[in-house]
Amino acid sequence: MSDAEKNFEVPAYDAEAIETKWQAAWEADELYKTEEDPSKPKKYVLEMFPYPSGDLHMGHARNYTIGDAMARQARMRGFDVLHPMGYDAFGLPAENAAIKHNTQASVWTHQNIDQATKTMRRMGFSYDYDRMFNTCDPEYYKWGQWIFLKMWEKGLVYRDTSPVNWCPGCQTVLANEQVVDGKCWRCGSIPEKRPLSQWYFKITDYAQELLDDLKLLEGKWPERVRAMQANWIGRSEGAEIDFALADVDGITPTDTKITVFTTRPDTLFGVSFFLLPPESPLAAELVAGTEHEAAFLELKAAAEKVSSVDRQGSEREKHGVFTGRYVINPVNGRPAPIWVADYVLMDYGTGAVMGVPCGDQRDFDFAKKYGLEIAPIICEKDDPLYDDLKDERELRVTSVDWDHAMEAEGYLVQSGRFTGMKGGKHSEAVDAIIEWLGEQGLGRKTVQFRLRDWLISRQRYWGNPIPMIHCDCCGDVPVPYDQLPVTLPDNLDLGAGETLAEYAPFYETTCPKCGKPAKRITDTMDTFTCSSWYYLRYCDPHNEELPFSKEAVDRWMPVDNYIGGIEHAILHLLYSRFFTKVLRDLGMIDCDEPFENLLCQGMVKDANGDTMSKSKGNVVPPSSVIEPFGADTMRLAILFIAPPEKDFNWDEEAVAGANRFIKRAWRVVWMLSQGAAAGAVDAGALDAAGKELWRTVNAMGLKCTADFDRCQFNTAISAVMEITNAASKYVNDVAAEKRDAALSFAAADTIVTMLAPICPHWAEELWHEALRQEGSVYNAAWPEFDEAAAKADEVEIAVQIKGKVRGRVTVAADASDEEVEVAAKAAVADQLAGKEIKKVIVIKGRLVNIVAV
RNA sequence: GCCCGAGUGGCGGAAUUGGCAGACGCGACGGUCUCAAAAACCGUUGAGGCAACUCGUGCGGGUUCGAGCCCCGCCUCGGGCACCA
Repeated sequence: MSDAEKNFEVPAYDAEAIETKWQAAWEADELYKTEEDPSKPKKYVLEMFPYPSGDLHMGHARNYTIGDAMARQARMRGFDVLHPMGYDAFGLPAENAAIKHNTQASVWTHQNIDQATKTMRRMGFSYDYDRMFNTCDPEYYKWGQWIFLKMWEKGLVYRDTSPVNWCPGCQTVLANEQVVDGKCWRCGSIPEKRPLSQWYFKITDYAQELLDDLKLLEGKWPERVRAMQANWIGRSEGAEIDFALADVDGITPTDTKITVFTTRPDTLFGVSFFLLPPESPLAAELVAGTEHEAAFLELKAAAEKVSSVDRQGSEREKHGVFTGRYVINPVNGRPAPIWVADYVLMDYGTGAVMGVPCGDQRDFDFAKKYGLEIAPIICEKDDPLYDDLKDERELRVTSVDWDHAMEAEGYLVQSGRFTGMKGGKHSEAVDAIIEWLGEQGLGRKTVQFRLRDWLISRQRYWGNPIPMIHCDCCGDVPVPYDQLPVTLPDNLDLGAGETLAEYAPFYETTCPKCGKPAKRITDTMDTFTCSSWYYLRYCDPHNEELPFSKEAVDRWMPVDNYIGGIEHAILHLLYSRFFTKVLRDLGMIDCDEPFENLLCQGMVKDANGDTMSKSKGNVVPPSSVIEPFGADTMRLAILFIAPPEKDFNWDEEAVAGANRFIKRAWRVVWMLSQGAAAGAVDAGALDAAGKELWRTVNAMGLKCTADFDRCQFNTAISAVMEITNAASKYVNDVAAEKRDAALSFAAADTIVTMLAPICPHWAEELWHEALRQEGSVYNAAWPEFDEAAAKADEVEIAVQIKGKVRGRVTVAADASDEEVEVAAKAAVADQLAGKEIKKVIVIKGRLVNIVAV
């Protein structure tokens, strides 16, 4: 160690002092206000905004740390960055807390928001706080109502009475997406089916586009999220086929034909029965007054009792009753008995199914149970059955003891003119039968989706009121635009159980059309409507004329990097895509998809790999790391432990390790700063130690930059660690007066600026105090690196014989393949003696493989 | 049942997409400093072997000069959808 160093004392790293100092300075300078500089390329970085149900937890900390590192680095790379934050503030937890504590939901919500915002500032996140809003602000939800009305005008909103999921825990209805594993997504209660008049958004109008545009997101969204959405939308191609009702003596059914949806029209000849769901009004008509009615009613009552959880799982036994009626198979004129079965869904397809036991496991099980015909109509050509049945004229049925339905692939038998054709999904037989049915006017090609319309009305107080009025004369009438917002009253006695529906000052009004007394709709909108467009409002948060201006969203949309949890893979991310397409069709935005790149961060679990929860008592609050180590250590640890999309288990040793590194790098930067001077590094003038450090700075600088580009913060950090290690060696090995001033500065500058997006306070302090720079490191340029300087003059390469490493040789980095080959052969000459060299493969800078026998 | 994703040291995880497996870190071990400990710093650390070497990326095959990476057949774990006709 040199004398200069002995005399130089590195200041202690006091995270607490540094962090509070810079947070205050940044706030005073409004450092993170969005630039709005159109001369720069834009980057919109967004983290899913939180629900303010308490203080932020580790999951939030991870989510926002990832986004903040991205946003800060983008700024340093020369982008005009939009990086906002806000709160998804409507919802049941606030209302429940208000009821429990006999207060107002807004009070509880704002308390939590204040606390969470404090924590955000304490973490040093670079949000433009001027753009912050809460969805429960009337200035925000007014525009949610405005969008609702636009959708109403477009015919995308309707009211319907049908059985819906009623959550007894939350005392409100739920959308299909909000019933997860048969349970309420929020409280875990098991929803009941209730027929209620409810409001819907017609998301099914966009089913095809929502599916198709997933292709635009290929490689940009995680594969599993795209797969989940495709799964949820659930497109099936098939045909509708009309079956005529037969044997209707004594009744006059509403319709004389019943249409089924099937994905397998090729199995039409194998229909041996016909199925209706228990809720089917037609089924009720068919059995009315007959000997079958009692059994039918019993089945219907039993089916209604089955909960959504029990409905899950294909293991459940199927139940059915015969109606005494028949339909005629359009393809061969055979009558098929109509049964009512509890495995048939009323709200999928046409609510009627053709029973083909030989091709469908469920139909097979049902046929076996009730002794119904099984007609083999599809098999492989090498099956003896094929020759046996291919010339049948009269359908041969069987009760042979098959133990399962036949494979769905194969060739058709006893299928009239279609016999011998290849059957199966998307097969020639499917096309041929659809064509034939079309010619006969008996069927047509069609597509079905699993996706249902989005039920958005909630019978709860703490939400955005649906801006509609019900008038006995005029029906449902929209609230005029100039009367928006319909303001949520803030003086309900929630503790006493008062609801909007009972609160006359809210619901009493007059009809905007006829002027007579009328009643406001007292349902509020699903909170997911609030979060479906908030990213657009951030582009123009103070607009009083519109939800947002076209100009603002054209500037910022789409969100370039969206970061959030996988739990929204279907819910929020599907709804937001839907809103974006609707608003596009309203001419308000130009983009088709809201989120260009999606990163779903993994969960933070406890040390044993269990999810953290209050009830388990294993929650590690962010403050438990910030207090002893500081926000920078916390941020570094979160990003270094694992790649962002992976789950990780909280590890105190790893946090201590991150803190050790931050202190080590602190010391190294200070040491380098002694005698350092900014300037161009003259690589030719460096000594061997200097050359090695310069090479590492450039090689690892390039790697770190590339790793930021692919959001691999763990390896980006490891690259900075390698520079720090190399710099540490340099300051240890080379006396201060012999060090290169420009190199010392460059190495220190690289460590500080590349760590700045991750440890902003640490970097800011070193930037000013050690490197003596003006202005914030946030505005510093991301360092540039030199490919040529990243390469060593000489490289050691492996010499393989038939793929096994047999020696090593050091060659000049720019040596030709021929030179390398000669050197390699010389290095393993003894082992090549007496062998014939068949081939030599030279991989530049890596290895030589000599194939010799 | 259908659809995704993942299996690499004691641990978290790397590997520029077919080119020296295990970067970086944690832990462990050894050393320096200290009366001692902590901290810090310097080493060692996939397994087996004294060694030269051998074996090693869930399992079994294959392609290739060369496979963690590509192909075929499995196994295990995680996740999503699900009586969806």
